[in-house]
Amino acid sequence: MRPDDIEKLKELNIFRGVKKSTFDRAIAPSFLQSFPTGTKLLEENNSADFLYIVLDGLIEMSSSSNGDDTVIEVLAPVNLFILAAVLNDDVCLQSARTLTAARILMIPASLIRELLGDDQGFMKAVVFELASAYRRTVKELKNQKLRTGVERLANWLLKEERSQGGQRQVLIPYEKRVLAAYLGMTAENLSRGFAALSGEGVTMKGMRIDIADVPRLRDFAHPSPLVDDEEPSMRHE
Amino acid sequence: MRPDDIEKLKELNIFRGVKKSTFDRAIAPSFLQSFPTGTKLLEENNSADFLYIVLDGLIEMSSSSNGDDTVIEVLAPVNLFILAAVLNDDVCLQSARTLTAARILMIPASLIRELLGDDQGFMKAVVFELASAYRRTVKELKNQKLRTGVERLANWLLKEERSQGGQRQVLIPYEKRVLAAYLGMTAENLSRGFAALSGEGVTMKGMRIDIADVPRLRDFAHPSPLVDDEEPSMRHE
DNA sequence: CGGGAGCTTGAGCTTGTTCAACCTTCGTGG
DNA sequence: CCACGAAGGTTGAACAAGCTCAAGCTCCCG
Repeated sequence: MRPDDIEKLKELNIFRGVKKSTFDRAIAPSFLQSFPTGTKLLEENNSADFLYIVLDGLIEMSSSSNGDDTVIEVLAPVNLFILAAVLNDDVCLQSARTLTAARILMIPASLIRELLGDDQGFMKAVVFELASAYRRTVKELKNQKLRTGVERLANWLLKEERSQGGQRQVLIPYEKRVLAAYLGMTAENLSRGFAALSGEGVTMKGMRIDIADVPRLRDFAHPSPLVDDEEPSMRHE
Repeated sequence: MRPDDIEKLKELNIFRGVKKSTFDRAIAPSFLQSFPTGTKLLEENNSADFLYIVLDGLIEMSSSSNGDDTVIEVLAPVNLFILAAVLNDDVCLQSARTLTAARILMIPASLIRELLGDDQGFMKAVVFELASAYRRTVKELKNQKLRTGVERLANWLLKEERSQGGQRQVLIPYEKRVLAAYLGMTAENLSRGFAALSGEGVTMKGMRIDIADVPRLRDFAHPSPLVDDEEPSMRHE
């Protein structure tokens, strides 16, 4: 493990305020693995044997039910996944797949549960991680139930524009079909969504989106801190 | 507070395995209040000053965004709400309103945060409560993204039939418009949904639904443990 | 240069919403 | 005790949003 990996890990909520010994115990027996694009890391309904931490690359969390499938979330570094399943010692509700080449730290689930009892600081960090994951998901549920497809797209663009540096442009970091599934629409409908937003000063060339007038798009999208995630998914790039 | 209230409280995940002193400290300074039907308990975007525990009655958790609004969840006894906001010392993401007369225990938020540090058993109980709340919400998100309105209705009927005793009938416990908003559809569309399910042996008279053939409805609905909540919302009636 | 994957476009259809009218139920006041 | 009004629920018709299928386009990569 590289020294800057250690630094990255320490940025995680889950390791904030934990004892050094806990941190060392957590990473000692863990696997740091590199995966190529498109690797299936987890299948929903399987048991959660590891806690996964994304150090590099993008991970798609998805789900399917009788034929249809959808993307629940796309994770950028540094983030973790299937913490709740690990704690409950239960099956995963989501599948995971790499969208780019990725480096991932895998910590044995039993170790996580063990450390929980040994370090109160760690447990407290887990409480806050879970509480914010819960709130993030409630917001996503509101996003889906209260907005149309085009509105979700507009708000996604605003969030990405901000997290990509506020240069009035967005580079879509993965396939548009993945974005479509995340936004709860078909790939076709996403295309039409972009076309519809051209009326609000949004232009697209390939994977690059330009937003001529951010306040105008904001006026269309009605973003709200009670629906949109505060922190962008790409915190550390 | 009545003795059977104490018993009810001890059924809560959040008080499982906590020290007796923690339990006593939690309920000593707390308010047990009765509210009539339709009382607004919380407004979204306000700070979370108390943890709420439902001892009797039904509570609607809802949310609105530019004009439109929706129901996120309906809580039956014994359940708690806005735990995540209390822990993060953040604003509520949801409004709360009584759907029936209700008795509610209100524990000061600062006390909850204090007890978290004092009793490791309590913190562990909070971890599991948050983990299952998170998983419940992910399932609800999948329910919304992967199913049509009629499918959500059919699966809701199956879940209620089971939790109401498996007598092949369901009594809708609140206004149909509330159910419609919870299921993510309009009241009109819910009516049409019931009409559509008459083809699957579902008949409605007022608030009472009869399900002639449960396996047949199940065959239509395709329920799944990865989407539908394991434990029914009305655990203790 | 050719092939393939991803993306876009169009047409037709399904699903869901809106708006308005009507129906039922229930509580209230004359 | 009946009449009335209000609120919840249902129904119908028109409309909007979203999906499917099929064809065509673009771009990348061999």
